Amino acid sequence: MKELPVIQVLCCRPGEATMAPEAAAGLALTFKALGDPTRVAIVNRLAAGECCVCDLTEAFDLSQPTVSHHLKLLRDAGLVESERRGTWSYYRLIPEAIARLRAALA
Amino acid sequence: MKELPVIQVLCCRPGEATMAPEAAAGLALTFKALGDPTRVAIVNRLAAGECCVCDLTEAFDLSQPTVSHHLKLLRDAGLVESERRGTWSYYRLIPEAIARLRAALA
DNA sequence: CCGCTATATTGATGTGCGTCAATGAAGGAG
DNA sequence: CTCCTTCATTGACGCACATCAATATAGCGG
Repeated sequence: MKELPVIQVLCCRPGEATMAPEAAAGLALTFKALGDPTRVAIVNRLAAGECCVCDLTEAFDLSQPTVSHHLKLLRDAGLVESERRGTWSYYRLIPEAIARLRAALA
Repeated sequence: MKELPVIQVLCCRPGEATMAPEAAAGLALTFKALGDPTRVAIVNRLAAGECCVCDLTEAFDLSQPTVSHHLKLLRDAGLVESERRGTWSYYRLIPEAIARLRAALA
């Protein structure tokens, strides 16, 4: 690493268009929220329309606290939002968040 | 959940266009690989062109084994590929993998 | 007010992950 | 062959996470 032939130095482009560390950290947080099969399935389910917690609990064969936990993570990541209607809490996808992710992969 | 008014049942679309569990698991693996700030930064760096490990080690202020570990995870996730040229190992992005991810977010 | 249901939170537990130091494997220079 | 450099692997450590049981909170119906 100390002394490299010129051709090696050139191929590595040390200071070219690097993303800001905070941007990388923020992106990583969103990706991490999607880094679990259950949460991917939840997002996929919500992509078909809003849904209440009880149906997700029934659909994924997980305990209700576990589903609530995943939904909280997705909400903290800004991927979903929730609204209380009577006894039920309805969760729905935030399309802009998905669009932002897709844009980051361009 | 046992007895719901009809309007609540309808809004939840229980069996509509759900993704296969294996597909969700596979997607989650890829997202998980991107769920770390260092790996996002590495991918961003590789997006500017292939790079050898020593430059990444220098760029991210991490130990060489740690960088190698992250690169292995990215390779296992199918996001990058490596090629040995002499003493150096060069890593580069697999554009199709990124495209696949972006397609999953459509 | 009193139950009943849906959801959220807490605590506990086992597993996985990010990191580094130490070591190993592979290739170039002499 | 011998040293040096690059990279990969192993082992260990601390922390984070996925999960559940138990409990708390909130809203509805009587």
